[in-house]
Amino acid sequence: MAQRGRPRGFDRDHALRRAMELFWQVGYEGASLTALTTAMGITPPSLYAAFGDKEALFREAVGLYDRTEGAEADRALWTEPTARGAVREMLLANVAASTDPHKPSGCMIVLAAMTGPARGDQVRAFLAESRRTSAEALRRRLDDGRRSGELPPDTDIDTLAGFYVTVLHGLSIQARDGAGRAALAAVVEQAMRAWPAAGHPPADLVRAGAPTARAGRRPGGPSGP
Amino acid sequence: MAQRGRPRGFDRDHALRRAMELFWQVGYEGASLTALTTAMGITPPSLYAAFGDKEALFREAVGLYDRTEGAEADRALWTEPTARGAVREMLLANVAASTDPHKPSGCMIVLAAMTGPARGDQVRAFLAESRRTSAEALRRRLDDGRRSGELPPDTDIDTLAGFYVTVLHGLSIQARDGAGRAALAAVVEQAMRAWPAAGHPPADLVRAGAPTARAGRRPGGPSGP
DNA sequence: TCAATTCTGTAGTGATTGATATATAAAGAG
DNA sequence: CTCTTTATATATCAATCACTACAGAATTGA
Repeated sequence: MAQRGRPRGFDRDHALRRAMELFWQVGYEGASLTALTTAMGITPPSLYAAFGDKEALFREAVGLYDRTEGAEADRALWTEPTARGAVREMLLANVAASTDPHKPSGCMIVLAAMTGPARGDQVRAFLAESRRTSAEALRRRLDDGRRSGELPPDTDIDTLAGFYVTVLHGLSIQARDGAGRAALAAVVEQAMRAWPAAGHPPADLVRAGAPTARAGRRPGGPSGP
Repeated sequence: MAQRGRPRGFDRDHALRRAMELFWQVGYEGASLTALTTAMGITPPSLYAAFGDKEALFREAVGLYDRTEGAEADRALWTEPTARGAVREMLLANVAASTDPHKPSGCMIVLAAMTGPARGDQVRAFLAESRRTSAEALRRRLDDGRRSGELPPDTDIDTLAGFYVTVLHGLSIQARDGAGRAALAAVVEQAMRAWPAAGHPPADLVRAGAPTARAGRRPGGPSGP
């Protein structure tokens, strides 16, 4: 049967990518329907038929952002052999994604909707939840490091995770304020100097390819900022 | 002569404070004239007669924020005897101002206008300039510490300043996401563990009340986030 | 070909935006 | 008192907001 009526006259994925770039640049409230339809090269009825409404389009754009710009940071968190290396590479991947000269600077999840009128509550909560999820992923990676012996058993995992999430989010502000890739990479290296003094890392685990047995089982989850 | 015509029927300072709190909570674009006039307890013509327009009101609100919420952080930067103590107290003062249960969370300078439509360019540039100024103040304080011998002569001041400004800005995101005062204070202590290994601090200078001879001459400057 | 279905462009919807015209009220100056 | 000056409240302005009614166009199934 295939599709019945008149076929869509535009590339949905391409249009979604344009919408993502606009939301990334000017935020959710800052992207008007006029600006969106112009950027996407379609008319309002086409947008609503294909995506629902502005909020649904935004959520799809965030999903695309996660799968593209945020993928590398998420991957680094669970492929690096050590927790320290995972955090470092995650932060550096975020810097790389936040300082591409051909794309908006900073992380969309952090910048697109921090404040706004009461009617945008759900959108802000959606992004906040995405940030919370990636913060929890970071915390779990650190906890793996603690249990593997890389971090001392008495390490305050919540505080350490909170610190690196704070740096992660701060990097987006710095990037939007014009900081370059080299400068922010140096900031990441500086942040790694706050890493706790070595615990008793079992050399076999630290040098193993996977941080713990659980690593391979959690490939997904919103990558976040 | 005094004032000629009908006297103003409201307290201008009080109204400005209400406007500041609303801008702080929902941002520049998020605060509609209706919401502003309701919060300030005045009508639109009174607002425009007293403050000019929305953008001028916002700039005055930012000035009030600097003089009140940001004052303690700015003061700490130039009264603490050591650069390390100055940075630490500045960050802790920011945490305190960002986690008052009776006020909006996070720093207004960071949160009120990170993204938005093209027409808000000047407002965002105004806040970005405020952030740049406070970042430069932090850099100068670190440079003082380097020249006093507290920090090693080869310390990368720009990177160290960039790191602590990144933490400073990240704290506002964390606070707006619901992080509490104790958690963020612990994050600050964690950030201080990235402080460079001691240089050759001349004990007389480190214990002196002022960081350097220049300290007393720069009391002001926008306090920033 | 004809009917059914889906998409597209034009042109608009009511609601809300920041900002004001107008008339009146309240003060000092003379 | 009158005149001038400034502030206030009502009622609105044009522009923009997210969104959609409508009719025509383009496809499939019969």
